[in-house]
Amino acid sequence: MVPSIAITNRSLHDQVANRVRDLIIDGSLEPGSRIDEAQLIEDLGVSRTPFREALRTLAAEGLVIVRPSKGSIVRKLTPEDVFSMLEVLGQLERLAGELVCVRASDEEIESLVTLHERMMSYYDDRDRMPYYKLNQEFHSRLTELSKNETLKEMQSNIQARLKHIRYIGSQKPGSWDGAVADHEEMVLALNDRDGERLGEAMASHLLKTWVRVKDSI
Amino acid sequence: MVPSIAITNRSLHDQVANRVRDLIIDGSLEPGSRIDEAQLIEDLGVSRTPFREALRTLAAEGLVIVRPSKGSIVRKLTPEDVFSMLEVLGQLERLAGELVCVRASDEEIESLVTLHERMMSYYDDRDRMPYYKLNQEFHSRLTELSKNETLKEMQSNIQARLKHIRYIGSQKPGSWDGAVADHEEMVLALNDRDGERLGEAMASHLLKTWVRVKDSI
DNA sequence: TACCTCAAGAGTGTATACAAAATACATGTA
DNA sequence: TACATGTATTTTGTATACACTCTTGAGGTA
Repeated sequence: MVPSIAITNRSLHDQVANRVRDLIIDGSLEPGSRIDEAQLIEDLGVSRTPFREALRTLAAEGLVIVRPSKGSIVRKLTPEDVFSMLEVLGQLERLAGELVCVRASDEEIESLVTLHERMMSYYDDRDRMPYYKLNQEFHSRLTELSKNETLKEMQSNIQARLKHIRYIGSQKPGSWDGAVADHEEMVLALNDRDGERLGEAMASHLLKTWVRVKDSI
Repeated sequence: MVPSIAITNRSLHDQVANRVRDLIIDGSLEPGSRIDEAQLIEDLGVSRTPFREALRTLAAEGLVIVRPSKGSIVRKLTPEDVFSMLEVLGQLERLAGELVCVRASDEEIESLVTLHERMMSYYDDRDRMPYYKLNQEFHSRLTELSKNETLKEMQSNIQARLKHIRYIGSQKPGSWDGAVADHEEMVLALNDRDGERLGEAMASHLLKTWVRVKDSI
């Protein structure tokens, strides 16, 4: 009933998977590096069984590569990987944009606009980290409001795979202005419930993201 | 070097995951039913460790649901699940259609057309099962030729999730003619390398698939 | 009868032990 | 020195044992 109890009730497997996911995203585990099982189970204080189950989960999610009898490594994305992910993510969010204009309530659309405005105030302050976090949330929430569970799931998965490099990218100066302009366009389309325009804005935003992140790979 | 050796070299985990996947697709394991760990490890002749790792993989793929301390069940798709999957699959294959027209070689396009013609000959004979298999292969191969690995991966995943109900659906009479007409349109667009038209045909084909399969759920 | 309570059994989660494979390294040879 | 070979060490894969949690159902109570 109390959330914290629900969390501690989750299986060790899930907790381990989440912990390792975080280590990958923040770069504690470097892309391409071997995952030292002995070291990590020591750090996390669990035995090999739940740890290895967690690795299988992460492998299915595409964050880790398990090489039979040769250990696991953190997946290192090639530029081609990243491009293909952004291309697909763009297409998924295009659909999300179209659907959200049809399926979301006025209140839900309003909540997205509010989110956008909070982002903009961080932009005005040039406060990158909270902007980065709200940006992720905006895309997640918009996809959620498309009311398509599968779409949400696929979008989350790709976002998770890209999180590390976008996290890196968000720390150094880039063409931030362009991204903000894209978002302004999205909100205009959203207010008009113009699905086609919003979808187009989402897709082209993610294609431009490629230009912004490709140098940090 | 020899493929069969590579296969036997795969970890038990992978073999188990593949076996169970097949059992789910052909319906030996009924959707919604509990997965009897003891029974299955007996049948497959493995111990619990690799079996449970396989379950985690299948869970991440969305074929199985693991309920902590309460055992695993074969995921049973609701009509909403299926609709959302077809909506996303349609959008993914729309992209595949657009890309294949740009990125595939003449030979590759030709191979798709050949595949289509083989399908048609099974259609003429009203031979459902081989038609069904070639149909899956056509969509898989077309997506593969879009030369986007992520797109291929996501398409395969959704296709796997839907495989069981489409397998069921393929066994009973339906509006087969409509599906064939859709495919004829795809091949016309493909021959013209008209990406937009092909993409549109793919997407609308999968939306119509919803109408065809929704009663078998 | 309807509803608790609390064993007993079954099933699930985790740790550990052992087996098999890969890697690292030392030794010998050309 | 460069390379091959065999052995020690480390790491990975799998089986099993034990602990814990759920489910079931018998017995008791209102």
